[in-house]
Amino acid sequence: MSQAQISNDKTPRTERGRRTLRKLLDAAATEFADKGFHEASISGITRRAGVALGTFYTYYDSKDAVFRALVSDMSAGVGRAAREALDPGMGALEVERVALRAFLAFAAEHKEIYRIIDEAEFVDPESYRTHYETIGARIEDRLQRGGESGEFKRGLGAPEAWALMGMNVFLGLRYVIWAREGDPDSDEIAKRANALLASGIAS
Amino acid sequence: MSQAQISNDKTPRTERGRRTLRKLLDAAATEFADKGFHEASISGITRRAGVALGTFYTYYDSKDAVFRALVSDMSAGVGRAAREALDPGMGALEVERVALRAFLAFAAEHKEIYRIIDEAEFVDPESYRTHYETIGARIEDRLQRGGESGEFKRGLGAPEAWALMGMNVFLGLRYVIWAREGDPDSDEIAKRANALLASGIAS
DNA sequence: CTGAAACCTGAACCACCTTTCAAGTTTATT
DNA sequence: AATAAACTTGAAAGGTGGTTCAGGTTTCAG
Repeated sequence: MSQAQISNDKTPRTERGRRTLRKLLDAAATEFADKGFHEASISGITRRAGVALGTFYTYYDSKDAVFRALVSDMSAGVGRAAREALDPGMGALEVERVALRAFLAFAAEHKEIYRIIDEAEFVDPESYRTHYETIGARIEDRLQRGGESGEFKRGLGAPEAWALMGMNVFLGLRYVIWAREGDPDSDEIAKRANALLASGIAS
Repeated sequence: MSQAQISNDKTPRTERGRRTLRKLLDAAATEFADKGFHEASISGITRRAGVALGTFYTYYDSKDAVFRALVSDMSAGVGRAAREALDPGMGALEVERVALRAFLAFAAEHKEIYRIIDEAEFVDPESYRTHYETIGARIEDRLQRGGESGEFKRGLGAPEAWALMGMNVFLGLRYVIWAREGDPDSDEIAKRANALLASGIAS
């Protein structure tokens, strides 16, 4: 019996249950993306999912709980997207360019992430912080290894990693979420960011 | 008579009124910073301000309205802080270092800004966007001028400005809002960000 | 086939909070 | 001093939406 479950077990046991759970999570993603956490309603989620209001509570304990599940889902998605685009053969600088391009592509595909991750700052600060600290640590590792291989300067660390992460996030905000007619495409953005990263802006 | 007032005029006319308005705005800042927009309550604001519930509506039309007033107040504050730290005699790179240092100092002084500006993304998206676009445009101008003076590369534009802004925002988040024991201080952070900006990370 | 467990249903409960308002108090003006 | 305008008060109206629950339906192991 004693599985590694956290107390209240709401995991579905039948095929039907798993389908309903998935429908609810997908519905929650679009409902939260559409309306934001507070404007979103459980009845909105269940309506989108095509199930009755009460069914929601078969799978989640609360509105907060489903939101938390969603954040951890998307956070994992961002990480996966970047990782899958990378290739061991790439140079350290190239890795950064490709990672940014993959992130931008992922954001374009899932515009909800910004709204949902950002709103986690208020609804579930713990996950919000964990999300960025995890990504930051991953970038820091790459900078470290780039330094050891001689491609990057020595002594790069967390500050540079956070700077780089901020760059990437804001480029996604401006050129994906707030994209305008005539903007450079993701590939071009990734190239320019990479050039800045490579040699800075001083002449 | 026809002042540039937007219809419903709630501007106080007496000294007492101005004092109460200020108490309310200050109280709103701490209440929103403490609890976030939705958890915050008007009664919480008036309690902090030491006035009756109904008094709030003498000065603001709604909870949204006071929040909007607050965002535009803080947004202006960020801009002012950066501008005041600058000096016409500085070199273009130095300007960026000093602007970042001033921003970090301002954030340390007003830790509420992150929470409040970030929450504007959901409560008042218009102001949120305007806030970053205004700052972005200002940075872009500086890069432009740096290019003309020969201190920066030519052809820098909005993408570089947004990258730089993202860097700054995330460094503030990590090293001011989430500061930890043993972290480098603001001056050191500004220096390292400036080094990255100047010559990149490639060796 | 059958009974128990899993799952689904939606009306109703309930707590919370924004906003209104009529009546009272203070301040400015003549 | 008198009067109008500005300001303050706090009880209560009114709306909202998360959560519960008792009863019905579906699934599945034996």
